[in-house]
Amino acid sequence: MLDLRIIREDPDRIRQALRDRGFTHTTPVDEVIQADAQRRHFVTQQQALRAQVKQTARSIGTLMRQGKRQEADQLIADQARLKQNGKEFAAKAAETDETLRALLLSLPNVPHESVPVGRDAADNAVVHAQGEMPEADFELLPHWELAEHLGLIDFARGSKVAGAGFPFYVGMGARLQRALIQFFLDQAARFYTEIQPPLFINEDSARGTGQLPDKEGQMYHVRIDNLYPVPTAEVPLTNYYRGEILSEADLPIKLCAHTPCWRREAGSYGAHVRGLNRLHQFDKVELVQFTHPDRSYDALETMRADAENLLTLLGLPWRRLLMCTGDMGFNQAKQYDLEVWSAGQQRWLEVSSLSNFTSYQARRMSIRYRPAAGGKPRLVHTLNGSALALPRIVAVLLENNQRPDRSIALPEVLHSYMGIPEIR
RNA sequence: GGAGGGGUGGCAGAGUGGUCGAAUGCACUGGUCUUGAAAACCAGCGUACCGCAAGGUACCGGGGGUUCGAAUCCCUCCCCCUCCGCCA
Repeated sequence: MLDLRIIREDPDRIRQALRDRGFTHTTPVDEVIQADAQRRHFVTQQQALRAQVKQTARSIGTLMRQGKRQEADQLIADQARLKQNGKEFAAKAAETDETLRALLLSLPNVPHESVPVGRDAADNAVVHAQGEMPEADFELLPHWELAEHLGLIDFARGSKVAGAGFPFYVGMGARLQRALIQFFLDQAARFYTEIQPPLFINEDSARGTGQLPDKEGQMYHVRIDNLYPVPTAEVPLTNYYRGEILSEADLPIKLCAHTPCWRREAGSYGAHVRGLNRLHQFDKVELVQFTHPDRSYDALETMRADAENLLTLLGLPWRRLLMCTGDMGFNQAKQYDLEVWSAGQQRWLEVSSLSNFTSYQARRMSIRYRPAAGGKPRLVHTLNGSALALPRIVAVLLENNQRPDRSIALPEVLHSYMGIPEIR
């Protein structure tokens, strides 16, 4: 959610942000301004009437105590009319308030000035690339063939038991999962507080981080208890402080967690979702930060470096994309994506997305801090990023490190976690 | 799942229909006193919204209702505690 005051005072800035993001019209801005004016008008009216009702009620109380029953009855008769008017204004105020809120939720975050203006993925800026793309004088197989050959992942039985996108990891495949989770968490826990969050979240939490209402179809839903299996640890971690006032001295607060992530991925299909490329359930280590508003962009850079360090340690060729205004997430003010080169598929795969939400999520969730110097609570800035999502890392580890005999050399950082230097 | 008891300001804890946004204590902040500190005393001390301001409105777990008037009565949902049942 955006700051109403900014919309009121600098609507052109919001209009420009909408255009940059590829919105065809900027009328929502005007609708917000109109609804806001209406709402304030109704609220003022309602409150004035309410004040009258209260005042009269007090008079009635006094008269009753003095035994002036008749005069009291006279006032009581008057109250009915006031109350009726009050109800009408209250209804109007509530209605415009709802309209306003819905409109506000329809406005995306304002991109940071460093974000390139662009239409779609083609306009994202590759700002850094690192590592060697493997070359081989033998045919490089895609991970699903390697995984099957080595008996690491059983897609078919996963389909039988749960459905497409729910693989079984078997033997060294399962162990590799465990090793990566452990490795990622060990690295993250050096700078972030390790958390084991609930794996189901309620409606309020889903609303807090913005999964509801617009991304509803992406989550699974347990109807009987109205709970959602987490689509990402971002949701429980960011909601950890929902509705709270933190103390400035505690900022930045840095949390990390490993969770499975469940996503319906409705509408996805085709060759690009083969194997591990897109799953309904996958593991991820997530980083979340709550920062002072002046330091969120610095925090984004360090968080980004934290994730990149993992890729470097794993010896994978990776690149960093600065997402353009048109391809960036709705809630984000600035977003980096990290991609790794898949030798078996000859394309880049996204393995991490790191974002600064500025006060956009914090406002909707009401996460604030009390300034050390005193004064009113102010909104924190929230950030999150994956470090990292497992499946595509597994895919690339297999593909990029395959040998002519189809055995897999494991990167050195994983040797102690795996207990072996290679999979064969 | 069944029965019962509870949810009040940072914490503790009064308040069961009428100036209650809410006593009191603790904590915290400022001041007086003091060489300094403690103690004592005095003052302050929630959040949001409306308003140029004065001021007003809302919030006593959430939502709804009764009433001229609700922290207080009713309904409903959530959470916590105790006992029983079940279970890892």
